[in-house]
Amino acid sequence: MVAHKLDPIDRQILAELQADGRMTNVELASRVGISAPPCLRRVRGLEEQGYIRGYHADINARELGFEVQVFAMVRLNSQAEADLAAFEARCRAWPLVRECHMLNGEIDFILKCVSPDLSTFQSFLTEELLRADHVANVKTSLVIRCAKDEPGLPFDVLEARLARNA
Amino acid sequence: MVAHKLDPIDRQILAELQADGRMTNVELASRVGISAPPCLRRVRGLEEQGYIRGYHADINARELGFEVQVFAMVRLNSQAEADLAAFEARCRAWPLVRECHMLNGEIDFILKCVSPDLSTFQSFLTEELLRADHVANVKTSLVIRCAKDEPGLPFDVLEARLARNA
DNA sequence: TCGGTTGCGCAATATTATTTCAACATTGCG
DNA sequence: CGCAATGTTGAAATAATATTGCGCAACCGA
Repeated sequence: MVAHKLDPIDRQILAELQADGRMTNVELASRVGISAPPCLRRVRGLEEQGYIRGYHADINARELGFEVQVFAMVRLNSQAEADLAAFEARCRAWPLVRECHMLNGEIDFILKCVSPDLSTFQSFLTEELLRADHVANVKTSLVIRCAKDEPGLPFDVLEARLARNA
Repeated sequence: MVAHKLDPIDRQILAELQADGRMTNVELASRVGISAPPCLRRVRGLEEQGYIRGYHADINARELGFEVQVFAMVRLNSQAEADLAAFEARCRAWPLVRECHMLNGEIDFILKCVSPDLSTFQSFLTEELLRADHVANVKTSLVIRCAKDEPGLPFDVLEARLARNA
């Protein structure tokens, strides 16, 4: 467990900004029970220390025209670090790939991809992904529907754990 | 393709707020080339029409004490809609499960989970997930490292596509 | 051409962010 | 204990921003 330099107010700030990243500092301060100036200083500190990576609008992909989401399970025929890193670099350059995680077990990587339509994804799959160096095998699964997609972390779990360790 | 009611300025607003959700309206207006009041009206409109679902701080899970991320591939022994829906409801209630997507193919669901440590996840796996109704099979993969995790959508792909269809 | 509609920007006002500063904790140590 | 050193707080003042109201121009369909 990470040595926490965060007090309960900091954690509450993180939880509130995770739930509503555009909340005004005044509103935030009143919710966490301190005045605006120290609240703003804490937020700046959390940003600088890297607890807060950034703030993003959560945009409705389907409404915007990204009708297809796909998970791609990728196996490489080499697990040499240079080859793994090269594949990751390719993923970072592909706009349709939004996430790329290296996994343990049979599968080397899982990619979350978006696409305006199926044919665009098929082109990407056959012309880019399957042709990338050391790609041995790709299994793709279309997302039929999304039951849950909660950005962020369960702060209640964190608090429960900290209480237990106290 | 969705019939777009969005003009280029709207799309640029979405792209900017996706990149920085805490940008001031004044800054946003100057970037998209209109004055502040109409810019704010557009943002409100995009929120009300559901293009913007919300704004969230992106928080560093590892720093905060969530050291474990896991993808769980779940198969059920029934694909009746009632059973699928019941499983989705369970997922929504589990705080460690942050995402739950129904897939086509062999796997019925993929879950993205976070946990403070491995033992917490193991408990969740054996006592909750594996015991849930109609769960036939669960394959889990630990995330070793994350090469890319870009919240949101590739607006450049969207613009290219709109240009092609114009 | 003519209403009706839409979206713009200006200007005024209400809120909010940010800085400054003095007072109040908290910590470490003699 | 008690006293520096350090860090954190909140009130007040100021700068910046959000929000509203309104008049104007462009566009559109009869």
